[in-house]
Amino acid sequence: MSRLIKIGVVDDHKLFRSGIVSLIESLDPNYQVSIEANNGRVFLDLLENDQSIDVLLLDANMPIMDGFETAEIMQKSYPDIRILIISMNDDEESIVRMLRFGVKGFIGKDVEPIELKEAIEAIMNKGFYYTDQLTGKLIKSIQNPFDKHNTHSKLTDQELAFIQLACSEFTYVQIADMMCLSPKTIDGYRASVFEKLNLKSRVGLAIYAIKTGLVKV
Amino acid sequence: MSRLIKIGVVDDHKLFRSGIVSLIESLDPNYQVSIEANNGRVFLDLLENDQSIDVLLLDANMPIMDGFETAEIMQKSYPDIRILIISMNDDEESIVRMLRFGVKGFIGKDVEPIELKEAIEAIMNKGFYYTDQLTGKLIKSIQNPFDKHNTHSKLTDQELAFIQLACSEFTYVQIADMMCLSPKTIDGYRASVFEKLNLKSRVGLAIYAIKTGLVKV
DNA sequence: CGCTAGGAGAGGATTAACCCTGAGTTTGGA
DNA sequence: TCCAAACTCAGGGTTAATCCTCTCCTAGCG
Repeated sequence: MSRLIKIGVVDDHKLFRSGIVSLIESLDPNYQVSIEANNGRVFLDLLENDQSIDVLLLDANMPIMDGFETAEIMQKSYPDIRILIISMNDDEESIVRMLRFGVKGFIGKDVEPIELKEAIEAIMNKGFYYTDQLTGKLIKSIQNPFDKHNTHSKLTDQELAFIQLACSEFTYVQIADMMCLSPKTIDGYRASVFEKLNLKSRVGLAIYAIKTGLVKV
Repeated sequence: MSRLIKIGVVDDHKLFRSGIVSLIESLDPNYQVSIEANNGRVFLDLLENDQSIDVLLLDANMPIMDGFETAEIMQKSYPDIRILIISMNDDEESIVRMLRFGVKGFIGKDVEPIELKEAIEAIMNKGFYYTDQLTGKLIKSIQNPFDKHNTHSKLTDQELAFIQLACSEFTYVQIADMMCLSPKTIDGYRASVFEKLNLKSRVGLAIYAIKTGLVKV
C-alpha cells in the first residue's frame, strides 16, 4: 500500500525545520508535510483552519508553547494524530511526562535519517515507535520510584517565577525585592523547590532548570 | 554562470545535518554537499583524504572538536575554504572570537532557508556574508572594550576542569578533593575565572558555561 | 464551628561562597 | 643567571546560601 501520509512539523528553528521537511519528502514520495509551525500555538491555529494530519513531529524544547503543552492539548483535542517527539535531551523525567500525554514515540536529534523513516512507518503501522533504549530508560525510571519528583507540574507559579530569577547572578535578597516579597519567603520557595526537584544547591537548580527547558538560555 | 559549488556540512546532530544537506541540494542544483561530518576532527580527516570544497557550513557548538577549534585549524591549513558558521546562540564573544579565525559569515539556526542560499551566494561572490544585525553586534562589542574578557581561550586547562566540576552540586571543598588540590587553590581558580569571564557568582558561571557550550547539558 | 492545607514570613544557626593580601615554587625567557 | 609570570596555597574576614523551627493568615470543607 502507498497511501499519502500527511505530516506536521513543529520546531522553532526554521533552518532545522526546513531541513527536516526537505528530508522527509526525500525519504518517501508518499510523505507530505502539510503543516509547518514554529511553536505549538501556531500549529494548533493552522490545524484548525486547515486539514488534518496523520503524524506530528514535535520538538520538545520550544520557547512559546513547548512540546509538553502541545502534546497535552493534542491528546485532548486530536487524539487520533500520532505524535513523534524530536528531542535533544532524553532525560527520563521528560520522557515519562510526555508518555503521560499520549506521545507515540521519541527520536533524538542525532539519529540517522533512516531511523526517522522507520519511526514514521512504525507509528503508522504499529501505532507507536519505542526503541530499546527508550524502554530501558522507562524501566529505570520505574525502578527508581521518584514519583513525587518526576514532574515539575506541581511547581507553583511563584516558584516558577523564582526559578527564573534564581538562574542569574542576583542574590536572594534582590530577587525578593523584584518579586515584592520578604527574603524569608524566597527562602521558603528555595526550600520548597529543592525538595520538590530533589536538589541541593542553587547551582544545581540553575542547571536543572536549563536542562529541562524550564529556563531558556 | 553556474559552476558546481562543493559544500561541506559539519554538525553533531545527524538529523539536523541530513536535513540541511537535503535542503541545500534542493535550493540549487549547482550546490553539492560532498563532505558530511559530525565534528571537526572527522571533517578534517575526510577533507585530507578526499577532495577540496568551496564552502564549509560549520556548527559552532559540538562536543568533540567544536566550531572554534575547527575554524582555527582551517584558517591555518585551508585558508581558501570559506567558512559559514551556523550558530544557536549569537553572543558577541563567540562571534568576535570566530571572526578572528577568519570565519566569513554567520547564520542563525532559525532563519529562513532562503537566507541560507543568500549566504552561500554572498560568500561565493563577495567572499563574506555579514548581516546588519551581526555588524550591529560587532560595533557594540567594539564600543565595550572588553578585550580582556571577550574570549575564554586564555582559560587554563585546570580552570576549564574546575569549571566542569563547578557546574554541579559539589562544594568547592569536594571539587578540591577531586582535583587533588587545596581548597585555597580552587578558590584561586574561582577568582581567576570570575575575573576573566567577568562573572560575579557560581550560578553565573554555570549559566555562562552552559550557554557558551563550555559545559554540555 | 473547628479542622486542615498552603502561602507568607520571622528568628536564629551553620555552612558555603566570596574577597583580599601575601608567600613559596616553578618555569620560560632575556 | 636573574626576572617576571604563573601556579599553588595560607590566613582571615565578609556576605550569601542553606537549614530548622515556629507563627500568622486565609481559604476550603465536613
